[in-house]
Amino acid sequence: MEFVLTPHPPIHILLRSSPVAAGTAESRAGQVGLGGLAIPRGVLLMASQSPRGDGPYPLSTLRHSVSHLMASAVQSLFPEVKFGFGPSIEHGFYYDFQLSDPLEAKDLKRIEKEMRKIAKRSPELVCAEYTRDQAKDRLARRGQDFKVEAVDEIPADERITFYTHGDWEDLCEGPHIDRLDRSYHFKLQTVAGAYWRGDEGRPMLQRIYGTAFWIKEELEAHLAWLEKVKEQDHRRLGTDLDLFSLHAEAGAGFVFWHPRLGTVRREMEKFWWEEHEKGGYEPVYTPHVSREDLFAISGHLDNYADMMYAPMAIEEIPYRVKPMNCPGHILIYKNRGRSYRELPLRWAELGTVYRHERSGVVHGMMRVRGFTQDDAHVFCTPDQLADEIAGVIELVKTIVSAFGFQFTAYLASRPEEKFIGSEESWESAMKALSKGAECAGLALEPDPGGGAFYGPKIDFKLKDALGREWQVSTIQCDFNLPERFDLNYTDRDGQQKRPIMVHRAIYGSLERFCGVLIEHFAGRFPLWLAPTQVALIPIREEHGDYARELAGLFRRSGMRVDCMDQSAHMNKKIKQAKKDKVPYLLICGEREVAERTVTVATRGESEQRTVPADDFLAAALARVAERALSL
RNA sequence: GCUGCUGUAGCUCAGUGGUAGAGCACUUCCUUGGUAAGGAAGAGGUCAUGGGUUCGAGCCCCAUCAGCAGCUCCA
Repeated sequence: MEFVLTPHPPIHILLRSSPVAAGTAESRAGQVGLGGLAIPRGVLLMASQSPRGDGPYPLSTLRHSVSHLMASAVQSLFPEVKFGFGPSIEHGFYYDFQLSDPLEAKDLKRIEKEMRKIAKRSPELVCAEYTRDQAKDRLARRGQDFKVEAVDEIPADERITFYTHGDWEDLCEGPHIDRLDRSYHFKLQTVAGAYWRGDEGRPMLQRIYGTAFWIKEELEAHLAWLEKVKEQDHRRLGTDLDLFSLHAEAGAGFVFWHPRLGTVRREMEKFWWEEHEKGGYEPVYTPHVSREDLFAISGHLDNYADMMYAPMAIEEIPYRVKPMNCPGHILIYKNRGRSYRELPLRWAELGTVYRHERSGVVHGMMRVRGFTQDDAHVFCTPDQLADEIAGVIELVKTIVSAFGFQFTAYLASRPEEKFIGSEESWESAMKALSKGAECAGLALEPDPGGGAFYGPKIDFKLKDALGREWQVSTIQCDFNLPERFDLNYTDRDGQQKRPIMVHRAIYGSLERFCGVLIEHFAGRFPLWLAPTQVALIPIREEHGDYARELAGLFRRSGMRVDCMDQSAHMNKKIKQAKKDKVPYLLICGEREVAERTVTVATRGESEQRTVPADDFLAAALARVAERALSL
């Protein structure tokens, strides 16, 4: 298996005074080292055998304490500051501040300097308990409005504690390290805006992110990792490898697929259709533009008008660009009467949809305004529902794991506000999803309130190079659209009954999945996906005929070949082919011509081997046929 | 949408109010080469766009567009 994601460097979890004694190294690390947050993909966690085991507290405690240190430094530099929250997070910590002036990069340097100054005085971190009124009084006297509000939200049965060092005091439940001059290493990283309490309607504070480690080398390794991961960013690779582009002239959030990525996508689609045909799906195609009424019936207009592109009037009738494919599939279903004998119907479409995402959220290929869903709808009877869901889960597993991905699955329940349909229908849909997952042996994380407005769903998420999660696959149970569109089938007993719809996507969006894929492979696509699979490199011009002959043979066999027969130095050709991350470079010189062989330089390997050209071709074709991930 | 930052050649970036720069990539010529930079010459930019200040703007101000980090949101 080739190198995939750049793994996060090892972190020594220091457990000496850890309150948690039992469990595996990994679970302990998850609890005490990373604050109970998800362990990022590729992070290797080890119990402590640190050569400098002088850190008697978990990293999350250290980082939380360093966030206090930072806040006290900000207070001493900007006395008018008001404080928000300042927790430890997955890779570090942050603290939110309200200040009259924006913080800049150079302020971070000043703050770091002040932090070292304060730590040098060796202040102890002292905990004190207060009553609710005392606490509010202490905070109100210092004008800490946000903190006063925070006191109000502490449940009645919880202790209210403050942590103090020097002249700094903060409402905080702890725990903390004992003294701030302990040996550790920190760095302030970025400043960004964040709403107070995560609420768009409330003031925006300035958030400083930073990180801290007990061991200097680990801090350095972490920072080096962040740099390294940038090279895997799909936007960077998209430019370097000539995969895709975005254009101000076209508008934000619209992806232009270049030929090389077009090739990758076509292979993804081929694979997808193969698996869907095996799974009993049939292709459908629906228009990109429909009368607005269609989306009024579906409820999209009520719930998502602000994210739909504005109507266009054609002969005075308003039309909309489709934000979803389901109403189109429903029209096909409704086109004639349906019998129970036909169900389940599984209809699939690579349907391109347009949604006006808010300007701040578009991100490379991951979050865009026009994208192709690998959409399908299953129309089935209530009896068939759990089996259908289990079947979709199996298909998700087959397709997603073919790319070497591991996913996390979430069960998303009814949203608190925007939803349609009865409570009973939501409940039975939740049950069907749980049951389907159980049949397929899929573990589900809860996602309360995360459902679609028309029904609950199972979402599958993948991580990008930085460990940020992106939703790809989704399975959505829908009792509501069949109701709204008055869908029916004639059952065995002659009665008209309501079918259930399952909406599902596996890649989710071709754009997003491909973006995650680029990062996952760091641009080194497996053979079956690689835009160029083989580069033929003749050593001298006189070997060009042989290279061209092989190129023709390989192409006729279905391989994607770059025959580099220009009159350039072979060093240059090799450099070019390696830059393009071509899986196999085939060198053709005097010996190879004479023996009808090729010398194969495999991507990621230093060893080369000389093999008969026909043998190489047969082996490569076999690897493509099995969609192997390794070369 | 919000807060902050950014926008100079295909890419990476210099350029603090007075004639637009470098490296790599590209083109041509020379080099006929056995595994990641052979040599020379050349071409390439309304300094994101639109206003403003100024004798003069890549540089200062305003707006718009786009990008980046984060927050919020994501059928």
